[in-house]
Amino acid sequence: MADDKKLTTRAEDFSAWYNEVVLRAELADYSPVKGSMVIRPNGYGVWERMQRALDDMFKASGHVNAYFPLLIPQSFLAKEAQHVEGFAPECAVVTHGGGKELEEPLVIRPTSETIIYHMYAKWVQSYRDLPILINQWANVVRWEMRTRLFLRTLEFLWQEGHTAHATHDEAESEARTILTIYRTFAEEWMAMPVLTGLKTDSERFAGALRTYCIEAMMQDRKALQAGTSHNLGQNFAKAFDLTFQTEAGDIAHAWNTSWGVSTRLIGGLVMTHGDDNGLCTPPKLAPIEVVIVPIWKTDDERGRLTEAAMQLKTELTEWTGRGASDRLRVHVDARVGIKPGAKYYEWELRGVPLRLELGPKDLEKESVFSARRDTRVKAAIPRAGVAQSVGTLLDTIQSDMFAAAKARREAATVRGVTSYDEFKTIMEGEGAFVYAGWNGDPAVEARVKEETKATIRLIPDPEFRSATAPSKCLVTGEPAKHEVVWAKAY
RNA sequence: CGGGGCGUAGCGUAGCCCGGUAUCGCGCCUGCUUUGGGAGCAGGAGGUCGCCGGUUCGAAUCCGGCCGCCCCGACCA
Repeated sequence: MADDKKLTTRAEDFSAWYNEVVLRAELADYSPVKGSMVIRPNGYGVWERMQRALDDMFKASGHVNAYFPLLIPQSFLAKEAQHVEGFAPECAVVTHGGGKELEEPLVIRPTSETIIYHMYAKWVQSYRDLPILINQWANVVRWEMRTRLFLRTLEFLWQEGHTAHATHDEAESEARTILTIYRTFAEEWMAMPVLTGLKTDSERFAGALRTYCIEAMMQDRKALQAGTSHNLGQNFAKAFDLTFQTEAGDIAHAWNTSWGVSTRLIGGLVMTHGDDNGLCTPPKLAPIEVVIVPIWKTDDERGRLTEAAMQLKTELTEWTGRGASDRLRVHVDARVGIKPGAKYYEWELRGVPLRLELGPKDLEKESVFSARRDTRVKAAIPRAGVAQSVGTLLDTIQSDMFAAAKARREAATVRGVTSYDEFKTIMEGEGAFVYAGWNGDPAVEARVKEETKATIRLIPDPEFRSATAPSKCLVTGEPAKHEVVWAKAY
């Protein structure tokens, strides 16, 4: 009989491993409605930390929060041609309310551009009313054919920012500013390295002028689009009569941006850092950063060690070395009847970044025994000054996790590929991020996707580009217009 | 929507071919002994075998229909 305590390994079946980690770490569970899921406290705790970090960054860059309604008149979607084409097929539509058929069906928002720009049109008369810099935290519904926990569900949670500006350049600058925030969040909080850049036309948001994105590499070498920021140009302003009077007295259409990240990031977190023992959460996003496991043999010891563990917790949580409002998040696992080893496995599965073991020997030696989740390295820490040591160790774990993830990505990145055959061999094998030249023709993208399932993830920003730009298109050999990054994607 | 797989206790399963009232493991409850990497023993609770219909003395098992879920693909954050 198979040992059902063991997870399927990543090497055996990455997809099965992912599902098992999400379910067994109790991040989420399947709901009765196909394609939608329940986000359980362990998963929601991570989301709450993500929200807090992002929200702080949005506020610090001048944005404010608001809330727009879930239901949108169906006709609104149709006002921007490309937008409706992109989203209509995946909209859930409400046709009845209060026992009667509605005069006009209501769409459950797949995204909120339409209703928001409709409202902005009411609120803006003068250039003095601009810019509008609003974000909302909300749920949206997209009726996807095929769903996957966190990565693609019928309903998901996200933030969507929607801004209005007087000029193109200001909107462009906003879109880029947000992309930088997303990158900072991914790298500094999620410990997830990302590429930044521009989407090609075929991957552009329905109704946008330009779509910027952050792309991360998962451990199966597939790309995950982790966030997007769109310069919408004047497309929506024109569709919704979002106009204003300029300083010179003319009437002009506003320039908009929209941008979002979703609970998909939690899936990205799992696939970036998880290992064959389960989840591995970067300290900054971990609802519990430190779990203390007291160890005892006798009843007398149980009393003493549990007491010592509680004292240790108090000392850790009272430490203000990271600032008075950023205390260590510590849990004591004093459950009786469960052996320490069983507790270790459980907390490792759940991804708690640091475990502190406290037994009679540690009390004697005036130390605690630590075990890192990421590297599984164990070491004794002197009891004196333990909070400072733990704080420092957590910082180290955070940065080591980022470095490890970045090293994995770099090891699976190939530059200078000039032969399409070589490219196919790579994509048929383990896969990779392949930097190569592209002639700018969407037909080439379509052909490569058809033949290899790989797509252009982005036209990378300058800092990610190769030292020597590729001169020829990977596929046609024609002069390259851009260096692009190819990969299979989620 | 195409391809594949699966529905039996909270979870994972055996039994199905060849019909006779359901197996085992994990988990759960109680007690005792345990506790530095997934504890042991003893006792116990828990089941409309996905649903509907048919065949039969008798259906988890055979037949027909339906439903649901997961995985792979097309589509997408």
